[in-house]
Amino acid sequence: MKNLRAFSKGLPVVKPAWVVDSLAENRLLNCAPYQISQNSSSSRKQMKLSAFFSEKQNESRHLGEQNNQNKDIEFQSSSAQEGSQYQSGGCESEVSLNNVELLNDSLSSDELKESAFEERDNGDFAVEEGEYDCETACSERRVNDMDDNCGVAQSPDAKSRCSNLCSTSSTGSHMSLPLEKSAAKPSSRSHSTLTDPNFVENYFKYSRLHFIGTWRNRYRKRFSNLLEAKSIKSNADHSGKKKTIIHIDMDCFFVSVVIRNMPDLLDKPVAVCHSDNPKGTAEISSANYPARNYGIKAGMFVRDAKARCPHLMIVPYKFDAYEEVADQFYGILHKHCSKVQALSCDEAFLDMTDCLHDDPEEVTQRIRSEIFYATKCTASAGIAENMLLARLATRSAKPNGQCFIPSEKADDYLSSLSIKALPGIGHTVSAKLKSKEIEYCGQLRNISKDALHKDFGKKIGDLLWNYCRGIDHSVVGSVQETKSVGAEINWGVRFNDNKDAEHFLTNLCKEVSLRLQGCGVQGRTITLKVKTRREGAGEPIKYMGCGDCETTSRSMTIAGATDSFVTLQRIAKQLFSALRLDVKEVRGVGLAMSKLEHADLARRAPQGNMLESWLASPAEKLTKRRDEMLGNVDVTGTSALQDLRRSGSISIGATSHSSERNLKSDRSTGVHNVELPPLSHLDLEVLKNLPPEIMSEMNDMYKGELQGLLNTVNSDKGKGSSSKSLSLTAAAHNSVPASDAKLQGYRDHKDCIHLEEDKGKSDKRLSEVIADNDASCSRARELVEKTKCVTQLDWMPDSLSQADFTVLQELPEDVKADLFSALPLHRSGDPTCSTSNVSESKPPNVGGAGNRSRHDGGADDPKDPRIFPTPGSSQKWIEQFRVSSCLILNVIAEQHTDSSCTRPLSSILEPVASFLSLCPKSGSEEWNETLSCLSELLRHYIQLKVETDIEELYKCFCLLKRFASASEFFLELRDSILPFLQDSVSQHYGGTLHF
DNA sequence: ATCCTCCCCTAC
DNA sequence: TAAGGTAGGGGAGGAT
Repeated sequence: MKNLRAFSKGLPVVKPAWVVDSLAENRLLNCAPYQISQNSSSSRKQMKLSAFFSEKQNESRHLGEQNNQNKDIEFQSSSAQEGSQYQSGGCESEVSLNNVELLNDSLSSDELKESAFEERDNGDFAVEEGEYDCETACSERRVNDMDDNCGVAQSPDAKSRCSNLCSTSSTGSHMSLPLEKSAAKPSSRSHSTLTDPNFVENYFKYSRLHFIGTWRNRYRKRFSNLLEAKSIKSNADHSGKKKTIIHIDMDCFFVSVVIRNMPDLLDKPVAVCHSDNPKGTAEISSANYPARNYGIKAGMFVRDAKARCPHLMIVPYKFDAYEEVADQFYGILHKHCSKVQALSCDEAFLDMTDCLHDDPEEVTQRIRSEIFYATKCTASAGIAENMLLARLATRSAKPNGQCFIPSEKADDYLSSLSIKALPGIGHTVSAKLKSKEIEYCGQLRNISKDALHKDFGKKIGDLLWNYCRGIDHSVVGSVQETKSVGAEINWGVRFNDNKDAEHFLTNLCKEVSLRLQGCGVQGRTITLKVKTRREGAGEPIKYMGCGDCETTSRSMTIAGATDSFVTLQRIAKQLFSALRLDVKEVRGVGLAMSKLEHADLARRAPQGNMLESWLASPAEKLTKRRDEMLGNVDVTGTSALQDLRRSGSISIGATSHSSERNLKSDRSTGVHNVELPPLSHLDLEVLKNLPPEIMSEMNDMYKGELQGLLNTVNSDKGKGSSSKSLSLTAAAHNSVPASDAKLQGYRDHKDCIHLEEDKGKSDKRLSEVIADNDASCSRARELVEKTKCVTQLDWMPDSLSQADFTVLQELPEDVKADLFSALPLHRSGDPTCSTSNVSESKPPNVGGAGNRSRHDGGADDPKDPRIFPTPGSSQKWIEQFRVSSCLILNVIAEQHTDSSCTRPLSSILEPVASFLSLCPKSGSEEWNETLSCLSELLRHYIQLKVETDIEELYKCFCLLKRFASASEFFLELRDSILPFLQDSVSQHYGGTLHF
């Protein structure tokens, strides 16, 4: 309030609604009712300030329910402040430009903040009502929004129409709106896990770091064809030749983009931040150069920034706009160069060696002006012979400049350069060097390679040694495959009890599962990372921050790759328990998946002849793609192509098209480089069933050839469908409607299951299980049914005993879980399913001699229901362990999951070492149950192996011994079972084992 | 020697 | 109040 008054220079300070209302009525209203009260601490403060953007609330609240229009509205809203400026400057408004500027400068920050909420609240709507809620989908939703909005954005007329619409439709009702709003959406004010049940979901929508961190994925999908083409070339590339590398970087990207259409702000200090509270700890994300002159830097708290520059203008993030400008940016770069390596949304390397026809500096100049022309944002560039020097040159060039460093000048340039300026050298390494009195590259050159190796290790030592000499052999543009996918939150995380933690973990698992599916990958290693308050650390300075924390992590590697939410959740819980934390001290949680495999491969990898041969049918590849397409067609019912685009696994470069063409289509239609299958691979039956608008969309993609083909075939009907109907059949039964990915995190696996008809017979059959739990995705199913393909929904077996276990155990465990819950385990007398129902977790009965293996089932009284199967035979005990309430049993089960039946117990037990903390406590109920379960398992294992594989038993007991030293529980287990082992050994060999 | 887990560091 | 993420690289240290 002080600032406002100071800057009003005697003019009355009014609420922005005065301006808007005056505009709406086209006359100057009495400002008295709009005057801001002196008492700023009143609880009504927010209401008054937010009235500035009330026309947005008005619009979006009313239209928010109408899902389709929502995005447009959002866009209109976000351009409202630009619009109103244009209007006041350009139209015959009675408000002078000066006054508006004044308002903008001095008043708007809080309102802008409000505006950020409003826009995002709209976003919430879209997400809640939309069909996707995964992060990737969210990110893509942004992209889609942008695509959708492009038409508007590119048409100034339309834009000003929007602005006009916005302001004229706001008719004086703002005063009550903020209250309404807060009543309608109280969660928008929730900043912690304690107050917002949807915290995880909401968090990522507003996180700048999340935006930065996930941008590359979005870019990868969008430009995948160019990237692939390029990577082939770059592999062929060899060194030796002198290269020309350009490094190009937009200037203060986040802020420039937001104010790119507000020329009045160019010379004023502006920064991007979530909040304008001058006492707040919101972080400045990006500050323009006028602001930097006040010493304002990214990462600073807004209160410190305001302290340095009280009239600093704060503008909110505009993530959609960042995508849009980044697209324009990369469009231009790809036009000039085939070797582009994206570092981030605003920064890239170009290897111009092969595509250079002119003077590099001129080309650079041209690229920069094109960028400015297209985006109204400036970029700086560095030119050099390698990536390191080009990057350093850019630093010298900023802002809005370019710099060429010839190699002969590199030494001079570097010798006075701070070590910290080298890429890859952060504060830790530079501090370490500084402690040795080394601050500049020149000084670093005096250190021998060996010394650097000793202090920093081989790799970093080499890097330091090379970089301080300007040496860099890295190559532009190698696209590497994703190695891990994860999600983490270290802000707003507060738990009161285990339930809070579990809820949060669950949502995080959902998030990760959806991201995995979005990337089309599955993983085997799950890593949970938890930040806890460091001993003695107080409440963080930063509001809702994590403060000074300790980080701990636990990982578990399972046998079969998964992207299933259910699996993730179960394992995450185990990992969390294994960390043995006080949940009240938790300040941040992250979950990541690594050891990734392509989802397609992961599903097919298991052997199983039948499955494989079936999958390898000629139509199979096409089928797979078509699946995605079919499944997705109906999710939205709007555009098959949009959905096709969402599925990362099928984006392969459309190499036949020129790059420019692709870029164009990217921007205008949002088709993201999905490879078109050859015309001959298209399934006519399916095509014929497509809704006309999709048909026409596809026809366009095939440049009209599709319609021609259809016509030909229609005139040709009597001849039968040849290979095409074959592929349709395959397509049909492999296709499970992808349906609502949001609810059904594990849709991918419900494809097809092999089941053994009967134990006695060797003939196996295909059966198909269609997860028909989603009525909304009927269209693909309709297609399936219409085609009346041979294998349909029957042949579901009566019980699991009919299943071929070699196949069953290779299934993703969520499918298995479904089967187990859907089917009785066994028919009477079936030896392979002799334990009780999986849902009961009682300890097994003590039995006699165990099955030797599943193949000699008849030999050892297979009808004996008391037999506890060993790992070598049926996998029932695994299921039992999995559903057990004993954590350590869960862990053991996890290790066995999806593994082949030949995996020895020792290898299953081995990783348990990391989870000994999960062992039951002495005297607990769990203790006895777990003990009896494990001893039984071991007993049977001993019986099974003592004759054939004494070494394996030895291994197991070595492990037990190891565990026993760290766990009371295993000590007792070992002590109780060791005599049995030695007895058995002595019976067979006349001696005992020595450990 | 090689792999794995649990970190830390770095960049955007 | 405010949204401190994401992913790769690498080192230490232990197991095999």
